[in-house]
Amino acid sequence: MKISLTDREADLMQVLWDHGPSLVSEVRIRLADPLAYTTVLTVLRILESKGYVGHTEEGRVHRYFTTVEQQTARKSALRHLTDKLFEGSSELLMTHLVSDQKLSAEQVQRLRKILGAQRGRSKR
Amino acid sequence: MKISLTDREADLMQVLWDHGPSLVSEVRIRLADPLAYTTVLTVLRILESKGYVGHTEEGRVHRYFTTVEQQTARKSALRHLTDKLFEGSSELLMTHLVSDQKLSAEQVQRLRKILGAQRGRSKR
DNA sequence: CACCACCTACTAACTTGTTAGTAGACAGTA
DNA sequence: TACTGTCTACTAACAAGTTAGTAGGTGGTG
Repeated sequence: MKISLTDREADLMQVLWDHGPSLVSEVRIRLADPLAYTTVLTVLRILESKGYVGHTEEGRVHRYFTTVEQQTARKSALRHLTDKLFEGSSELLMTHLVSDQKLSAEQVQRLRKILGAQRGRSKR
Repeated sequence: MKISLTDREADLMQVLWDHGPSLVSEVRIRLADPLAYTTVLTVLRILESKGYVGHTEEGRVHRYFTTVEQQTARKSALRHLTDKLFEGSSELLMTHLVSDQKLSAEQVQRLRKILGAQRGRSKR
């Protein structure tokens, strides 16, 4: 499944992933940027039209919830970035990240553990 | 330095990074998607206005070249993705990638080597 | 009951991204 | 010299993204 979120959409999705089904007002107060109530509502409706969220009606309010997994969105975004800027190579991307002084010794440790467990399956 | 490229802009930048300073027509034929000559020119001019490319005049033609490193663009895009969808954590992103059956055994091998060399410096 | 607060629906305005057409300059060729 | 092809500059048109205002409904409170 291919998911593509704009920056703002990603902000809202994050809130929904983090806090579960929420009312517009709840999403709104969780956002880092101060947006008008109607702005939040508009973006939620766009997300719904794209099929990334749904909503239930509770009396007169709507409770929005995600219909796609965060995992899926991450995979999709990663795939897109890999294709656009890393010649489609996940390895290249990882190499870039690893050799970019972005990781602490502890993180490197943990990653080596993960790599140890991960023997590799497909060749993507 | 923060660089943000749209999808199409990334396509053109890729051509310039791969083939060096090029004429509009040269960029055009290198693109996977068939675009009108003027379309390519327009995007190049946008890239120039954003400061990502420059051009020299050779007689009546313009030769475009990148003014930012591919490395820089990659880092910037990675940072952005990390912030938007991976809680700002490079490690989380890497973990996702590693445990996602996207890498072959040989790739895992190579990455372990890189991790071996990389002892970790900052804690980003 | 009247008012206030809050909710959704609809509309709108502006920006950016994407694509391409038209116009006009110019160089080479028949 | 007239034509053809190629080049840049300018303009345009539409889609998508972003933000928010207005209208109209409803539930609770004084």
